[in-house]
Order: sequence, then C-alpha cells, then structure tokens
Amino acid sequence: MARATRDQIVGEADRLFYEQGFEHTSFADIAAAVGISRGNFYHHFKTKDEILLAVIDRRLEATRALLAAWESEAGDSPAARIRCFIRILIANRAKILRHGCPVGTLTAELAKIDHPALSDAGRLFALFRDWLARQFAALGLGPDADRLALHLIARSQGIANLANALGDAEFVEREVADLTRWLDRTVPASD
Amino acid sequence: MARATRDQIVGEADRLFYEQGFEHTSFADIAAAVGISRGNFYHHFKTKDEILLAVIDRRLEATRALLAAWESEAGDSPAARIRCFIRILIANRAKILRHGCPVGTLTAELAKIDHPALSDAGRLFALFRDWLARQFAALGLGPDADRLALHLIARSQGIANLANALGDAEFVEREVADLTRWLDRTVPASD
DNA sequence: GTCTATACCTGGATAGAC
DNA sequence: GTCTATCCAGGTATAGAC
Repeated sequence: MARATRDQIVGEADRLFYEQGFEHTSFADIAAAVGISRGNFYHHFKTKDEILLAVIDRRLEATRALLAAWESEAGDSPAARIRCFIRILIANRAKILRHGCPVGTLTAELAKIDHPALSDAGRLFALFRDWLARQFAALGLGPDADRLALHLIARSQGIANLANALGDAEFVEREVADLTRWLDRTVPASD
Repeated sequence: MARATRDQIVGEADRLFYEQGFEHTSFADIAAAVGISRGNFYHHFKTKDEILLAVIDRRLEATRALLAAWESEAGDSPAARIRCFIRILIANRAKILRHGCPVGTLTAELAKIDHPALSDAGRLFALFRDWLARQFAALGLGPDADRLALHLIARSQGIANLANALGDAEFVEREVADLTRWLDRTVPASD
C-alpha cells in the first residue's frame, strides 16, 4: 500500500525534524526509522525539500484539527479557547524542554539557512495568529485582535525558547500562570 | 602575526555562525571569508568544536564589555540599565529581523543537535540573567529579582523570535513599548 | 513498490612541501 | 605560518534488478 509507507515516512520525518532539526536529519535516519531502504525512499520523495513540504503540510493539517478540537472543547467561550492555546505549553512541557516549540524552531532554522520553504512554514504561525485574532475579536477586542494574538504568540515563543535553553519546568509553570493573568486582565469581565 | 589571523578567523566564524547557523557554516566558508586556505585554518583550530568554543568565548567577552558599558552609561539607575537591555531589540532590529537573537538562536541550534557546547552557550544567557537580577535586586525587588530577570529575557526572546519569523519591524517597536510599560509598572515609583 | 549497488559531491580532517 | 594535495566519512541522488 503506497499511502501507508508514504505516511509513515512523513510521520517519522516530522518527528525527526522536530527532535534533531531539518538539516541534521539525513535520509538514512528517516529510512532507518521507517525500516525501509534508502532506495525505496526515493520512490516516494525525489528530494529533501519535497519531504519538508510534506511535513509542513502534515503539520498544517494537524494544526487545523487541533484548533477545531479546541473550538468544540471550549464551547462558545473565546476566552476558554485562548486558554487552550496557553495550556499547550503545559501539556507539551516535556517535549518543549527538550526540543523547543515545533513551529518556532522549524521557522528559525529555515530562516537561518535561507530555505525557500520558510514562507510555507510561516503559514503555521499564520494559522494560530488568525485563529487567536478571531477569538479576541469575538471578545469585542476587534481593533486590537491581531495585536493581541501576536503578543500572545510572542510570549509563548519566549517561554518555549527559554524553557528549552534552561531545561527548567518550574519556569514554564510560573510564566504560564503569569500569561493567564495577563489574559484575565485583557478580556472583558463579562466572559 | 599569529594572533591577528586567529582573531580574524574567530571574528568571521562568529558572524557566519550567527548569519547562517553553526552546522550550515563550513570551514571553506570561514576560510574564504578570512581569505586563507583551508589547510592554514587547521593550523589555528584542530576541530570545528574548538572554533565554536572560541566563538562562544568571544561572545562572552563582548557581553561582559556590553554590560559594563551599560553600567557606566546609565549611571546609578538600575531601571535605566534595564532599559538599555530592552533597547538592544531596537538597536539591533535589522539584524534580528534577518537572523534572530544571536544568543537564542545559537542555544536553540546546539540544543537541537545535542551538542556538548550547549552548556557553554548557556553561560551567555546566565550573564544577562545574573546582571538583570542584580539590577532588580538593587531596586529592592530582591525576592523576585531572578524571576523578573527570566521573565524579561523570555519576553525579549519571544519578540526576537517572532520578529525573525514575521520580518515585521513595526511589531518589534510595539512589543518593546509594551515591555517598557511592564518595566515601569514593576519598578518602585521612587526610581 | 521494494531492494541493492553505486555515482557523485561536500565537508571535516591530515600530510607534508615551502 | 601558509600553502597544495589528498583521504575519508557521510549525505543526496540515480540506475536497475526483483
């Protein structure tokens, strides 16, 4: 079954790009993780850039599913939805301490090596940005919605970044608590 | 003169590691930038890790000098000194938009490839952390000094990170203004 | 669709002449 | 201290058998 092998390749590549970085991960690494030969690998993907784009697509799809899950999970409350976003720092704490934020580290790496897929990776940020902005707008903060969304993403990035550098789990909890207080101060009391 | 060539190598490596990343920069790149042959290169540095350590040392030295400059520049006001720290985001804006924060991106890269020099790079963060904590302590915020220092560094990292991803200079100025207001709220009115 | 074999290149590292 | 020449490992990519 062609699809199954292809999906496995993309899945392992996704994990390895996150854990070891894009450049640091070789075809041999991915092939070994899937349990296929390097030759077979090329039957599914011609170049490394091609598999990077497939990984980004996979992440985009996963992100859309995540946002949809938060919407149904948190019901009609935009503030509760935003809290779902903040809570991923806690839920994924262990991985973030070791490998940082999947979106932020990939974007940073692609920016550094001036990779053409940088703009594609940027769409991951845009997904969160637009979704968060919609939640803030739903709270009646329309004029500042995008500004607030970016602020929140920047704060999250900073926490993930430093948590990764320090390896300090307590720091994450303290900063998440601080970020939650910021949200409470920012949203109208009605919510 | 041995020293001169060595310093040139470290200087160019420092720049290239920042602009292109550590792994992405080859000996050929550095040698070409300095204008020497690869063979000569090895007369000064035996391994790539050796030159990485030299670059980190150089950055540690430069950071100490920077902090000392801020201390004399801002006189006896700890709050003014902290504002110097925040202002580097504005002063280095152009470079940050293109390559991110030199400290944060190096640390993130070394963490991702599990490089032994990660702890050495961590000393760069520690330098800022301790210095900022001392300033907050001087403001009478002793019990929270380290917490506040880390919060400030995380906020800066987030701004640099997202600025790099978005390529948006206006975002930096908005967030720096926000961070400055945070500082004004945090420090006792006396200062 | 999967494999083995292999071509080709880049990058880190060494040897030895000058 | 600087060079040229060279080695070797690992990484991308291709050819072709099964």
